[in-house]
Amino acid sequence: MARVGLTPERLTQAGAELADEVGFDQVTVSALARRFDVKVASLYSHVKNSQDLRTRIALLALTELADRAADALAGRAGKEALAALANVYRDYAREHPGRYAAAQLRLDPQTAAASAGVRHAQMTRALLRGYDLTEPDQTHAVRLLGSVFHGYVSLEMGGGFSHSAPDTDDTWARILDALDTLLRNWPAPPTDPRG
Amino acid sequence: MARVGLTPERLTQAGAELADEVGFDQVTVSALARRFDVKVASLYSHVKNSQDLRTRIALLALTELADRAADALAGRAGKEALAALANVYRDYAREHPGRYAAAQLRLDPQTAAASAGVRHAQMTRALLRGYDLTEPDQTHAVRLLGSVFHGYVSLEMGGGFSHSAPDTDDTWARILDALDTLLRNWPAPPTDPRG
DNA sequence: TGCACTTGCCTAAGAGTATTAGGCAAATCT
DNA sequence: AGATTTGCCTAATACTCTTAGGCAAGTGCA
Repeated sequence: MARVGLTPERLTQAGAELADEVGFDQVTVSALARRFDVKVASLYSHVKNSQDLRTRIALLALTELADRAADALAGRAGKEALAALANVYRDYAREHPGRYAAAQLRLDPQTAAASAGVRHAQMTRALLRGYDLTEPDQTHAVRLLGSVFHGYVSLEMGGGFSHSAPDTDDTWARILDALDTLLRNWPAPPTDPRG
Repeated sequence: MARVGLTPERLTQAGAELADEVGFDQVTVSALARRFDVKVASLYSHVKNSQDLRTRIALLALTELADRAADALAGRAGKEALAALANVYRDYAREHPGRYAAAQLRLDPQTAAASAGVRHAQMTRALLRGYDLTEPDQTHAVRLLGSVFHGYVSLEMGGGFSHSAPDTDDTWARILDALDTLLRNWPAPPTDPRG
């Protein structure tokens, strides 16, 4: 009956490690209890339920990711900043696949609004200040960058690119070039919308 | 003890409907049995296990999606084809969120190779024939388009764009413009790779 | 230092899901 | 019709989630 010293923080941290090892959807209250060599019910004093645990892991991941992003953007601008931010996402997903998956968890609006998720959008906006975009184009660009970063990382991790020939690092570099070019020459709205 | 007429196909179909209603990760052998008013164990004559069921749903979704894509591309080229293909993904995800999530399921290499997933890549390549890209740039572009389509749809469905001002339809249209412009002016590789 | 109180982990118990083994009856074949 | 196959069933095991209530280890105060 020795006390192990469980806290919500330690559980969240261990849950994140577990996620990276076995996948976020394999993160279970039972598995976490095993990891602490403790009975399952004991966790319920620290975490409301399974959902709560997963949400905490997601928030941890979002915060870590935002911290890394802030770090990477510091002192950089233009294409350098673009590449730095992009690589933060890709590298984080590679180092911490479970956490990255957790960061994709759908949060309820209030939780999402209070999360580090908003910092991500702000940082992408900050990065775009190095390009010449005004609203609403800036928001469009924010969404495009988010889509490319998330989409690429997600497909690459899922093995979607594994069969084909060119190295994914090459593709990644070329995509960043392309985005840089695109942002420097952002096309004006067309006359005939959405053909 | 009346026979209900279960088959792998009917189970897969019903599983897909269930996924759209309650989410792909809520698709459970038990829930499916309830839907057919049948005992859980009965499903195991038709489906190997829960994993097998999910895989079948994923393959169904990939096929449906590829069929729609082929249909949309028929007789179109250039930007029109680009928009048509892009809208196939977005519309499918909206109409069938559970199926779309299923299509993201990680398949083992052999299953993936035999799936309709390869058709998707082929169709994106076909679309790119309307632009002036040679290998390996074509593959880079295939990956970029896949990333944008999947990333955007995924973030939009996850509510990632819900707070901000411009309509997501506007952003979508502008992103398609931007991609079209980009593909028509695909930048050459830079002298200094990956800064 | 001793005692009351709080807190942390425990046992117990109930519900849901996944999976296997073996049985009986309905459909199918000859 | 009788034999065979097939489809759904009951039964049983194991694992996960969750709540309720208990006891002992730690904490605070006299």
